[in-house]
Amino acid sequence: MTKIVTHSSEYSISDLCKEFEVTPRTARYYEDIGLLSPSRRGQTRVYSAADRTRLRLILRGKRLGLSLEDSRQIIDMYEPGKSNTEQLNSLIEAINQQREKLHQKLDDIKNLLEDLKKAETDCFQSLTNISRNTS
Amino acid sequence: MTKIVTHSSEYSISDLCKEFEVTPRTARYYEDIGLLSPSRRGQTRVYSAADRTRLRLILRGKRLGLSLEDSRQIIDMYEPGKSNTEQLNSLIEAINQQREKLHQKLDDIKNLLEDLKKAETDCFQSLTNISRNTS
DNA sequence: TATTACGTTAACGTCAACGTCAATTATTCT
DNA sequence: AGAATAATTGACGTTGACGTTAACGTAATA
Repeated sequence: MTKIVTHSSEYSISDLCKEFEVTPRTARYYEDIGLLSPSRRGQTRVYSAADRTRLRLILRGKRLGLSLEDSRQIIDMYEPGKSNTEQLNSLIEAINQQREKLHQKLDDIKNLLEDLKKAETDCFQSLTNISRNTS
Repeated sequence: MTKIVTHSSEYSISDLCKEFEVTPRTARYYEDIGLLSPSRRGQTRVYSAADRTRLRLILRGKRLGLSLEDSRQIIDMYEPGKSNTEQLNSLIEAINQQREKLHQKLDDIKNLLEDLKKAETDCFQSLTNISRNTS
């Protein structure tokens, strides 16, 4: 583990990867496509708290079935950066689109949870039937 | 559109695909991997209401970022089929695993919605600032 | 009857998101 | 200093989920 002159909150690649259970390959890949941009101490990558946050957001996105491009879009929402009126408006539109997608997902999840409940009930039903027959 | 002697609720591949906005390739692929099994009239596939339901479930799964394998597992929950005690118990376990995943997703979505709300607020803030400066 | 329109199988192609070497270069530990 | 550990950059491989093209059969229609 490349020792880092830990100015409070800097992470080596292996630190970060262990924490989030991803491989270095993944972290480097995210850097390749511009989702992370750690600084360097010589050749070696040094991840900041901000990088850590971004990775957290990316992984949350993955759990939700978002593509990395979706996550990129969402992450960009956190840093309005140099934004003129036009950019801000399209950003707001993007936000609302994402919001709509999420509400669809919420519906889907609710329905699926209902289905699972029913399936479980049926299982228990079958189990008690079996125990009745074999007793 | 291959005419089907529509015994009430049978669908041609193009009917089904139009309804769900997928390509025939997709339907055939799902059949290849055993997610659908339409009957045949000669060579031609004939989809039943059950097939239609299964496809709906698959697509809902996709929206939630489930893999086709996850969806297969979930769909199997609807047909306990020839089930002994052991099978039923492992089914119940699978149900609970999926349930846990879904609750994780619910949390993720809630957080993301919160984030979006904040981002939107910031956008509006920036916009009113701009209009103040240019007035 | 000939032209569409729709259906089929088979096989290769593609794209995202990494996995898996290999060869090389720091860093850390003893 | 020397061994062990960790990091780096290529570059090719893999997997899931289809897209695409070819080559062909069948069925409705003008």
